[in-house]
Amino acid sequence: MSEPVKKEILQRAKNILDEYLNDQGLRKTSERYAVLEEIYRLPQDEHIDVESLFLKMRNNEYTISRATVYNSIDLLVDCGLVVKHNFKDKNALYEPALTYEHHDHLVCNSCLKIKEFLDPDIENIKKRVGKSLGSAINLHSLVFYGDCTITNCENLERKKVGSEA
Amino acid sequence: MSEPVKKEILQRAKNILDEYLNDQGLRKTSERYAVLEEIYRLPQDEHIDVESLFLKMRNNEYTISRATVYNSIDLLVDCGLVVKHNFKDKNALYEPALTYEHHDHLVCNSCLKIKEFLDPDIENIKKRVGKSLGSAINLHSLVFYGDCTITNCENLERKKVGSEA
DNA sequence: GTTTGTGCAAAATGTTTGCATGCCT
DNA sequence: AGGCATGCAAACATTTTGCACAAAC
Repeated sequence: MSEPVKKEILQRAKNILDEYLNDQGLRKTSERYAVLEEIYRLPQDEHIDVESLFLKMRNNEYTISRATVYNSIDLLVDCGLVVKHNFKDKNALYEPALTYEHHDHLVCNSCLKIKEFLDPDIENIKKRVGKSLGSAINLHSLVFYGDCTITNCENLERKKVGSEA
Repeated sequence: MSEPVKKEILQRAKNILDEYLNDQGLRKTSERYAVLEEIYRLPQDEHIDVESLFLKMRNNEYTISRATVYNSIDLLVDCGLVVKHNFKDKNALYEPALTYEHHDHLVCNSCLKIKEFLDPDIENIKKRVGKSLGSAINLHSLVFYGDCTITNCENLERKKVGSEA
């Protein structure tokens, strides 16, 4: 939340990207770092899609093309610095991977707003299922869909979302 | 697996669709029943995308348009007879909803083969998170990714898959 | 007979690709 | 200097939309 922490995390991300580009023999273009920075500048709980990211950078007087945004984001996902989400009926959404502990998502059926949560018990399920099915599970995706019972959603006319994944 | 069971399930699905169309004042078109039947004819563990479904029906001498397939499938998802999956980087995939109990998926990182599992503890997490975030959670999606520790995967060269959803 | 649902094709949306230019090494 | 990465626009794939006709009520 505080600036210093985010700066520190961004620096760490840049170092990892440096290393990755070196290892892979890829070029250190300013665009790749710019996309990384833009994503790591996102407020907590916020995710961004390619088009928004593209427009945001353009509005910030940064010249970049859509194709490069797509390419750079793919690269950042490949090296583990950015996480890609495929929520139901939405464009791919991205968020920084280093910033927080792994969290899962609750999507509101009505307004589609996304909240994040962390429940340790998922790890127990993981262990149990991994043992039972003979798999070394190293990654999971958990999404809940529900109707707000506290907050009043603005656009309640939105259709209920179906299951995903 | 046995024919009688599948027929019985299809009949049950048709009845539910009947009721739904009545309740909503929608028309009982042959296309809607045909799409339902086609999806319920899928072998266990198999999912189908819109284009394949469209071509399949066309090849079976059934005249239908893409638009109608899209419309009918959406309707079937809305009334809970069909489940829609948005697996990472793939088109939407559909499967019958009545056939089996709700199951979650374990995807092998290497061969991408999918195993199904059911762990009751997910319901506890759901309750806990719903209470804590103020949401009446009615749906979830849980996908694990892991490396087989028992079975030998054939295509081990496949890239590790990222997170989904 | 009305009106909704369908078929078709065109449009919209999201993403990828091809090629000429520019910039990293 | 050489070659990879970029910018741009066209191509592509998937889904949505608009309109005339058909079929359900």
